[in-house]
Amino acid sequence: MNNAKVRVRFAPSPTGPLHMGGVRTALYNYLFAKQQGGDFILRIEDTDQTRFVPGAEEYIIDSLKWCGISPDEGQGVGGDFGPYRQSERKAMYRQYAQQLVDNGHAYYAFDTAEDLERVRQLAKDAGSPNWQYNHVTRNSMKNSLSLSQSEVQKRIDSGEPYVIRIKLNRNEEVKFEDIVRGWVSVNTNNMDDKVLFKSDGMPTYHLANIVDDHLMQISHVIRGEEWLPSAPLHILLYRYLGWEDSMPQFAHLPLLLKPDGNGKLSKRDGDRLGFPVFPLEWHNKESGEVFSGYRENGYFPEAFINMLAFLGWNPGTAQELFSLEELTEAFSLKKVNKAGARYDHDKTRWFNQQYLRLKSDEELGRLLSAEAQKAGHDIDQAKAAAIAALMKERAYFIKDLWEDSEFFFQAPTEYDEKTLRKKWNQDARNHVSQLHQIFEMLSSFTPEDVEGSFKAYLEENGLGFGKVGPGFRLAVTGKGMGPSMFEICAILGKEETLSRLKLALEKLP
RNA sequence: GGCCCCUUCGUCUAUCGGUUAGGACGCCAGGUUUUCAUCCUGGAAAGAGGAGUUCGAUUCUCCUAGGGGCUGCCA
Repeated sequence: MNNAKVRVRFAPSPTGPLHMGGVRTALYNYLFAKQQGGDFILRIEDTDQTRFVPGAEEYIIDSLKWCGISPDEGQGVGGDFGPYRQSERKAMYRQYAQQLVDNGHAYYAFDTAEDLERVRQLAKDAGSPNWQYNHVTRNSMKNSLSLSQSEVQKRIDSGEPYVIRIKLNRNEEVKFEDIVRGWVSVNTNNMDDKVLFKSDGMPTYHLANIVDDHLMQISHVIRGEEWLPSAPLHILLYRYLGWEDSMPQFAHLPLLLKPDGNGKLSKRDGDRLGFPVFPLEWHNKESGEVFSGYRENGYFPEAFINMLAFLGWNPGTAQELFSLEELTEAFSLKKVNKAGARYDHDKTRWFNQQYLRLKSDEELGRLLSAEAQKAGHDIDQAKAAAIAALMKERAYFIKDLWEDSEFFFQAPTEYDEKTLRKKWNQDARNHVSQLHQIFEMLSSFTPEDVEGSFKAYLEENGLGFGKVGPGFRLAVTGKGMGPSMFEICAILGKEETLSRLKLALEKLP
């Protein structure tokens, strides 16, 4: 597999929404593929029919699309190696399991789920929590190694359900070189005879992923660390199937950890700690539960992707802001860290703030006016862009931009209580009243005009900014803080500014 | 319990044997700002512990501890 084209796959199971750890795996696959001029393939691993969740596959496709890491080939896209849903490839797997049986690398096993449950429990009661179906125990189980050939045939002919298990040699060292971890070695004595083919006629993940990766000519398997323990099993399968020469290279990624406490990030952590763990909002139809999504929480996909890229990888330079194209160029599996990365929500917010600032005033204006429209306000684009320009420094999200600038769209209906209490008094009333008169005489209402006349007023009366400013702001915006009042007044216009000063004099004590 | 993987500031991380151990987020202080935010400057903050190799270890090896993953006819 040295000179072959790079082909990588992201192979989620449609058992629910794809969480951010899965998205990161997809991202690293995508980045690697694009950088190497290869293909990024989406394969749906739905071999467990009991865990199928309606809508999950669509969710996966939509999520990748939102992130901008759409597959070149695979489910929802098509390609020459389909079908890309394992349930639709069902007929292909049987022959490979059979091949393994014929070669003596696998065997039939007739033990029922209850049988297995019983021996496991027995072992546990005897103080060994780790019963394995392996070279020492398999002779006492019901399988084609312990039973006579005629007995086996009889059971099969009578339609008795069976599984096919891999037959591991005892005391064999299985080694492979992982791109991120280096050499990893496991002895078969510590592995068990995993089921390859289930009694329902479907392969398990272990068989299916090897067969499909081989058939789809996958060059690199980039997946989460939770797969590391079964990688040796997969190596053996390639070997026993005769595919070792074209075996893909492996890269096991560090896990995403909970921000607090221990363990890997799970779907419950989000609501518990107040951040989304899913890219898109997900509605659980059975329970009615809703899991929040980054998209719905106002995150830009660029920020989300950038944040994810840095959880487990970094370019080794001081640059932190990377577009998808830049990530593609800079990414390297060799620079992926080995240790799990704890998710940091503050950093995610920071990334979003950075991306918000990177956007042009025009674009922010468009996004802002879309928010305003939802609230029933129409506004022209030039004005929206001007407002965005003035307000963007203090926003992390578009919704901040909207909430902070709502006063541009309508006169205050209420006034900041604290400022009212501390800064509004008879003097303030007089100043606002005076400002009304002064502004009324202005023929031009640019920020400079407003500032000039305001400062002239201060000077004539020997006043400091702090004496007049807060009351002025309160009267016009209803708030105790914000950007330059002169800019605000200019955007509002003379008429609106005067009307608000007047309104305040009427409404405030 | 067994097996495998991992271990630098609170968090994400840089360092490919010799550095005042660097950056970012967050935090704190000061400055700019009428205010808030931004911005600028500064600060606190780390090599889990113990052996060994070496002239010299954060870096290499081993042990211990801690963390994580796996241990299903789930993926």
